[in-house]
Amino acid sequence: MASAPTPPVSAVKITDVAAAAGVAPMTVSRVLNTPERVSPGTAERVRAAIDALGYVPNLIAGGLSSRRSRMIAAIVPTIASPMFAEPVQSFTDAMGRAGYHVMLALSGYGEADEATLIRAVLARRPDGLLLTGARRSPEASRLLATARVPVVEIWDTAEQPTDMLVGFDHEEVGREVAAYFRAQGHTQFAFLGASDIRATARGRGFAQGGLAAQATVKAPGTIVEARQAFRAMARKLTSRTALFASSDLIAFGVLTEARAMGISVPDQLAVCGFGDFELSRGASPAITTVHVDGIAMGVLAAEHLVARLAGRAEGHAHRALVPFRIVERDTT
Amino acid sequence: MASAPTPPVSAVKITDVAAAAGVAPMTVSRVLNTPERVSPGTAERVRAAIDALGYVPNLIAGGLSSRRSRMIAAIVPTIASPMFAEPVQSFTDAMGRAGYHVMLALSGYGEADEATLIRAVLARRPDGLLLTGARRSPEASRLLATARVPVVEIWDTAEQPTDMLVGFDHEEVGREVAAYFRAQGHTQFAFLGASDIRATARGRGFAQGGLAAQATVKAPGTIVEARQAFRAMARKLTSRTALFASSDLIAFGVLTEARAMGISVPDQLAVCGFGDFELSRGASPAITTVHVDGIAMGVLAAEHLVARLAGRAEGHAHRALVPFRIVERDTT
DNA sequence: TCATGTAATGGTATCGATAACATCACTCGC
DNA sequence: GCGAGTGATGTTATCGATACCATTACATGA
Repeated sequence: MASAPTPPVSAVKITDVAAAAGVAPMTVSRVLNTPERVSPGTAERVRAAIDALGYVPNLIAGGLSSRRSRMIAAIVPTIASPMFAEPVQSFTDAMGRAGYHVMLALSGYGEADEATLIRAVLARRPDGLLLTGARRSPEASRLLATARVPVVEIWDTAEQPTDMLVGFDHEEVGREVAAYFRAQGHTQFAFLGASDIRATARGRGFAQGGLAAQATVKAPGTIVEARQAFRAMARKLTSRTALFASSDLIAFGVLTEARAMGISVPDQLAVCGFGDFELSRGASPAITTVHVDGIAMGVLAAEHLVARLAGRAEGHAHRALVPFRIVERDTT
Repeated sequence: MASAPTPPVSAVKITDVAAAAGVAPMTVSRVLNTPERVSPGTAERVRAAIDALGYVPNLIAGGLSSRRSRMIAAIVPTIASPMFAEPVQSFTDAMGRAGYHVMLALSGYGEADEATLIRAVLARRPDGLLLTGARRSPEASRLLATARVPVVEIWDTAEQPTDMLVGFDHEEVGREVAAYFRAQGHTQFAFLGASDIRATARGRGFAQGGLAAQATVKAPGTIVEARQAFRAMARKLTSRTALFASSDLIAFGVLTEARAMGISVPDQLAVCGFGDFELSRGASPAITTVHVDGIAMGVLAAEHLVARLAGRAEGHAHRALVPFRIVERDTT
């Protein structure tokens, strides 16, 4: 195709297209947003003009006018861990398919003020919000309430979510892992977890029958930190122990160090991780872990949000619990 | 198709604040954007009114008026790999500190049409763009040129980048790894890489002296895929081999399988990965790898963009090569 | 034949902010 | 003592789209 001298994107606006196609701007807008309300012939002409001029609609202007930004803001602690990268990725994909863009805001692990972050993203008037966790400060709750924006919270559960929720109970995960170990005949338990709120909750559930040892690493927790922490912890573990790690990365660190120390797995030390990262499947021995489908969580969160935004929220419950399960591999 | 209800997101607008503070809307705008041009007393009153009313400025309206969105769009293949998650994370952080939000668009590995994606994000009139790689289709280049938007390309290099570039030469990485192996006395080489364009380039550089074996896995490449591929490949490796993997994940898969097969590392098989993921440091044996500071790359990209956006582009070269280095650990 | 419904399209008034210019009150310096 | 300069604030006109309602041209049924 002969590249006609195309004016800068910013220069071509809807009125230019309208003039070129011999219609009113409103008709151009209809061709783009509600094509079924325009006669095929007119739509054809308008589309030809759009192509010829290289028109790229200005969603900022459209958003101001329609009061819908077609944008969702996602606030997660980090995407440097698969724990959050996967749901964010699948959420972004799924929202994209529904015509929404996702703006990413990273909160870190609690050091930043969440309310400030929420205020900042609300300034862009997102049509919806994805938040991590289910505990909001009063300030944050107030902001969200007055903004009247659909909210999905993921990765946790609460009796009274802010709005919609797609998550699960971390304490219950801990209890289930403990029950699993007990069923295997274990009596001495240990926990090695990151310092974040949900990892702590898993530890709490796990520890209900008592703990022979426990250690914490700074969230999100690295392999090297886990190795160091386990080395220190191992001295206290005199007999056969079942260890629950708050993430697969930490579990891998424990296993790596255990091998270096000559501790046999799973005979002397049984290990269960959390997250079912690719590493757990790929490592040898393959790591027993708690599978939580982060990808599904992202997709489900997107579905809830899209349903709400389309006005057909009735079919969906506000609170969806995603299942988790223990994937038994070689370390237990 | 229920028409979406358009509830006033936040009823409070700049005129309300202005009325409450007894000033003109423009003065409120100044308090928020150029506080140094407002007298302290007035600013105080305005801020009090903002707090009292819970005013959250509408950046959509502001953006339309000022023609600056204070938003950057980032297009990366995926964030499910640390390769891209780290730079995206650090870029988002750094841009956030400069007052910009980042919108994330995921392109996958080539199957989607990049130009379509670029057109979609340009509709939001981002003040800048972060793109992965340095090869653009003619269509994409045309779009970017007419949009006159600052662009930073990362993760690759090119003689003529679209605009700014922060990356390095992947072929050179391959050559350097080959040279490193040669210096260690290796003569038989193998490559196991993902199918993406940059991994392929690294393989090309590595293969210049010839390859005893090579295999490709679908990008981005998983541990399990790497194990399978290596198992198939290993039959061809009759003598001492130096293997370059296109990512640390793949290297880890190779090492895991090698251990299972009783191949001694680094005596029979030396392995070098790419990326210096946390896994390489944490695993045992620790994996020799090519370190590329993805976090620094994100920060640097943000600095270039911010400098350009602030109008002080002079101090920065358009094309920054980030250094890489081989981190020697236990597998070579 | 005419009232009425319906599909296609146009005209006008915003949406909520900011740019650009105007205004006003002072302070200097000579 | 007065014009020029300066800092603080106000006024007006957009920014580029869409909502809302009006209008037109037909088709339809009584």
